[in-house]
Amino acid sequence: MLSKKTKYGLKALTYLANKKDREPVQIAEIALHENISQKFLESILLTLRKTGYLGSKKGKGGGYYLIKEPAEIPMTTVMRVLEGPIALVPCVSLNFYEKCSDCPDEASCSVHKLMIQVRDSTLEVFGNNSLADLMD
Amino acid sequence: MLSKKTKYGLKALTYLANKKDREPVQIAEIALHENISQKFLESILLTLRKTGYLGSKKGKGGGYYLIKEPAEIPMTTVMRVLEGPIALVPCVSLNFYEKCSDCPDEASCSVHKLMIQVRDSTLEVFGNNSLADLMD
DNA sequence: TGTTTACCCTATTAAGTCGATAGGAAATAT
DNA sequence: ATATTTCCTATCGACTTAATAGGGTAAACA
Repeated sequence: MLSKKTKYGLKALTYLANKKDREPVQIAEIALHENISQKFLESILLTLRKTGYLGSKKGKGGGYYLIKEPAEIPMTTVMRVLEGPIALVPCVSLNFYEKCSDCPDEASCSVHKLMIQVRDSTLEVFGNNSLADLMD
Repeated sequence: MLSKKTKYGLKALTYLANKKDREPVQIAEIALHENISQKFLESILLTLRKTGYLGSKKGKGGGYYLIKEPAEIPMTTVMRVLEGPIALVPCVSLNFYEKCSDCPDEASCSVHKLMIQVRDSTLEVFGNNSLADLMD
């Protein structure tokens, strides 16, 4: 299940991308327009900023704005930042690999093979979509 | 992230499928062989039995056994029974549809379109795999 | 018939996560 | 200076998950 954090983050990014100019947009405006708790959105935008997708400006007339072009923001990286691993099981994660505690041997694990297929098909979808594809 | 319940359930099903005959296998044997908490596995096998994949036999020499052929047990339905909805968002779920509380209009939701793609690609993987594909 | 074996069922718990909230600190514009 | 808006930390309640406990019930076998 997709977390609210990710969903809200995607909506906020899309909202910013749909703005014609790159003037700062206040958190309150985004929260109101997208039905998001303002404080919660605050923390989400903060992590997106730290990752380098968003710029921010404090004080009056401040807010958040896109730094990169929407087409240059692939869903793969956005999803990893907001949601974490794309793989359903840590032992098939490319960026967040961990050994499964209950598996003595990955190669002989029946679930392993299936989860690799799911991971790859999901990665293909995210790889084929950028923020530009979420715009109007 | 795949729940332990689902992972254990898949492993147990695979274990039973790999048995040459269809003699009952005790919970304790499966739990030991697959590194699963016995009591936890007990409840998982119970739900799989209620769904119609497994038969059980009580008393001495009892246990669980496959009812259907592995090739006739598609991952799609197994995953839905164990894990629940395949879609990442309820508003794109085919079998567990629910309206998203924060979305006034699905058609104009930017996340909606993306999640449909993910759902379809995942469904294709599960549709192409049956329990037989998880066997040795 | 009695006893063992193993499934069946309910309740509980410890730990973790998630979404949200609160309160203030720091920076910027007027 | 003062109002405005982002920035940061801390906390909370509700929910879920994985696991455990304890006993009940049915079937097989001697």
